[in-house]
Amino acid sequence: MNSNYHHGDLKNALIQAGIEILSKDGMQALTLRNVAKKAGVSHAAPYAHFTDKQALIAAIATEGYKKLYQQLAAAQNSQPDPADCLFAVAQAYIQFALDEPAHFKITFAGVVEAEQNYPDYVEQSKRSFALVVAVVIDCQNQNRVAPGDPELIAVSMWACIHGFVQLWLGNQLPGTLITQHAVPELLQVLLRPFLLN
Amino acid sequence: MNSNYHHGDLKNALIQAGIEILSKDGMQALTLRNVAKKAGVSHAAPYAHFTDKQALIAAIATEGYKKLYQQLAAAQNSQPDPADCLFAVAQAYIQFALDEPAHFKITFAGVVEAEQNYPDYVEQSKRSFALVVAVVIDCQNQNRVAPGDPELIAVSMWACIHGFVQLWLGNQLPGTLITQHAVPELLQVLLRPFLLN
DNA sequence: CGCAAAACTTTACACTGTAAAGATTGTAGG
DNA sequence: CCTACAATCTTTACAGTGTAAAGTTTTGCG
Repeated sequence: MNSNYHHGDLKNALIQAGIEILSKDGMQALTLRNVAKKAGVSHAAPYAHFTDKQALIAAIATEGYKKLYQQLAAAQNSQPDPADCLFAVAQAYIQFALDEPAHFKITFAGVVEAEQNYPDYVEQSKRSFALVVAVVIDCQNQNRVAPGDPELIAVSMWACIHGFVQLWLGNQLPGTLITQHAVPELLQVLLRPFLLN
Repeated sequence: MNSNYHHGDLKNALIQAGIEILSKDGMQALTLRNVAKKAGVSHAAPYAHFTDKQALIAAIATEGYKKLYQQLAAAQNSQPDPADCLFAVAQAYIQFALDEPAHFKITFAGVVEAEQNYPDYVEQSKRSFALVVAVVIDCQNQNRVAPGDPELIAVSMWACIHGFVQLWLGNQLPGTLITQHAVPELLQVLLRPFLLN
């Protein structure tokens, strides 16, 4: 009775181990052997559940998108007014990125050739985007956002927030910006161009 | 007389070799040994000019920022009207990212702890940002952009364009977007919220 | 119960970054 | 001029990485 075999739910254990490694020690520590060790299995065990490292990364990224969607959805439901809703969703997006920078980075940059090989990932991506589109449409219905293709507007907003976070995480923003302005204030600046009134 | 020694300008040759590898085979091919081989030296030779791989990457990223600045400056000088200028600069930014995606990615995501260790990189970063700020100020002087802290507005615009490119390169944009709209048209959508009239 | 498939371990290998020591060359001081 | 020295490059070596292959244990189905 060697309990080393048949872990039970190793696949999810590996994903979770990877997420913890990202959270604690960052991207450079996300190695297959590290993940396996953290899950308590031999270094080749992951290959029973993932064809290669990319597949594990894709699973971790998919999980990241799921978490992100939950945060966005919670923010969306927290505000009845569409414009407030937009701000809350944007703030949740930024918060996720700042709370788990490594996981966030891998969620958006870790998956290559997503379309062909990782449909689950693509699905989560579309779900989050659809949420933003819905918020934009709500805003348009209340005349808080100019009319026009809501998908195009949602992409613009997403790009604006995403780019801001990306520059922030990459230390590309002028140092004075972050120190002198709070996040909600920066959000005002970022989103004001898209709002009417 | 063994000419294997004292290459002449190996440091720049390595940087150039790295850039070519990025352009031809992408990020996963950017290995120290590959770079050394392409430059025609042994795999440990780079350590005479770079303390580690990160230092070489930082040099490549700095070079990327220099190229980007040149493209932006050329675009800036090509248009007398400030608003046209803004579009041209944004388009140059996108063009650089699409022409050399791997080099672009490494320019913005490859350097960690830039402030402390890579002052050249930080300098190039600030120079490009200053250019955008100047364009914004020009636009404000002609009432094409709303008044307000030009640095904040420039960051917003940069974030918008940068985020868009980042999402594009990461295949995060709805597939129909890219196929149905040309780049200049997308730029219109992205920048219109920042423009008056 | 038996046996095939699934899950895991062990072993092995090529490739990576990097350290250390040796070989070669340019160069400054006698 | 030549001789030490410093800079540059090569060779050798090693630990860590992803991954393939073969062996071992367990599960579940006929």
